[in-house]
Amino acid sequence: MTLRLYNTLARSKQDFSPRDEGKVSMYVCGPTVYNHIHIGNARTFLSFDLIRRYLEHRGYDVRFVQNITDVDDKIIRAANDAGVPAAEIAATYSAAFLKAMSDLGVEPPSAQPRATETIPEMIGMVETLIERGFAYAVDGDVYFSVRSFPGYGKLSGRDIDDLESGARVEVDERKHDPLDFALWKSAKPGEPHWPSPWGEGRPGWHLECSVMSEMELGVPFDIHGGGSDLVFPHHENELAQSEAATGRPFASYWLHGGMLNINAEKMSKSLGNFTLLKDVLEAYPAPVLRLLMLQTHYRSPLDFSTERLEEASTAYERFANLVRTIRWHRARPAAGAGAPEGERAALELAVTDARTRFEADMEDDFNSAGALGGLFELARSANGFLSANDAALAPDDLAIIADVETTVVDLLGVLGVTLPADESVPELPEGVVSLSRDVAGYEGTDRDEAADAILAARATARAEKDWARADAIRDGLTALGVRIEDTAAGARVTVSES
RNA sequence: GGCGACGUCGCCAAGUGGCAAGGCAGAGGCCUGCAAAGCCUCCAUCCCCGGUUCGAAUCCGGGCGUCGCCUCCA
Repeated sequence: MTLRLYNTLARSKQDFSPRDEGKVSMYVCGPTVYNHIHIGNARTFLSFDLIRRYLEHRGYDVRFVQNITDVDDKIIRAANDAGVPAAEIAATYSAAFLKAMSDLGVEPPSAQPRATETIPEMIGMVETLIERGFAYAVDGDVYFSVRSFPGYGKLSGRDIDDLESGARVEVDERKHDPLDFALWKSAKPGEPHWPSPWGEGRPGWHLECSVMSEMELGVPFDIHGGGSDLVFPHHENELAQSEAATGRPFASYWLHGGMLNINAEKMSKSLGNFTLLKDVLEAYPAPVLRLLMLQTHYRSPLDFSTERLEEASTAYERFANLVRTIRWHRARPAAGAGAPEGERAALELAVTDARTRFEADMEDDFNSAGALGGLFELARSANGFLSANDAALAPDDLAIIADVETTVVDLLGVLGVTLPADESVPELPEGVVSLSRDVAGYEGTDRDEAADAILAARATARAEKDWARADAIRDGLTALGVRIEDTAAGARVTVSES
């Protein structure tokens, strides 16, 4: 199959063909660390984690680079507000960012360079741009001359003249053109600064991505990613700088993730309508948030709400319950007569279909929503098979449901959606021993034996239609965090995670 | 004002020329002593108007609406 992806530069889907056979080089713009990231930021990082994971699943050796912007106007402002050094703000929120990514289950980048560790290289690129006539220095600042680069506007589909007539560009008499942007900024008192040929100063924002991506990946590299709000001016400027400096194409495929909205409006720190990722993760497991995000295509806008988190939780339970049920059956002897041959064959086909559809959807610009749809269909097929045959399973049947389990776990894993660990043999809480003594007269200390005695006692009560006693036993277990479910093949015990 | 995207069931959302996936919610039924989990059935002709085509949610034109970018922003 051919992987097709939407390239902003081409404004269409294209077949993917990496620079080096079997290898993919990708760069994704990271955060500016002046605050905790919000879930809009998280969505973009999750989208590119999905892309990275799928490329790896597909067999590519992926080199994934993401920067951390640790010197910037916003950091300086946050530092001034808090009365602490800018470096302290950057250090605090860099650490918070790394933890948030880890909590989200995002795979760590192959390299994660920081702006403050790349100053000499950035100065080098500015010098090259001046030498080549694409940039000019004025009073300790250095600007990139957009008119000097013929391709300016090709990524965002803009025309320099149209942009200027838009008239929202700040006027600065020292610039040759209002759209010229800073490569190097002279330092004001109290700001972080580094020595340079133009005096003490700091790099402009766009510069670091150009320098780091080339350092880590070489040019042209394969995939450049970021949120769609970065297309202009950030990525347009990056592209212009890099191609002007190297004389070569910069990146082959530009991928942009859709915005996360709240009440149909973009979530952003400036609008103040943001929810921090860390706060969401305190209330909901990471896989639930990820499932919510992946049910929408990565390029589409996504409306976020607590209600949707609740819905995603329910949907997630479908998968969790399925693998729990399968594991429970697999942990028991399969001495039944077996499911009808036709049903077994149908389930086998459902597994194949789910795998085929997963690949086909993901090959088409990473359509995770479609891919998930296929997995839900497989879940229904498997549940149907089990509910029809759960008391009659034979070894052949176990083999097929095991296949369902690995398919679901593996493919959700490609999407980064993890399922609860195998608890087919749950670790029971200590309280079962004393409960067992109370309700079943158990006198030992083994938890599993105690639980068996409890279940036997409840089974007897149920056989005698002593519902009050049976329910009392169940309530006793519930109080210990042990859930009991009656199935045709016997009572099933699960232990809640918390 | 310029550039761009989108408008599919109550909500969310796939599908980009051949009789409209999936999730959540809802109705009815099955299983169960009850419960939990689950299964079955039901629930849309795709914003509006034209056009192209044997055939369009899918292509073209127009309209209406929403959103994004044009300034820092994932």
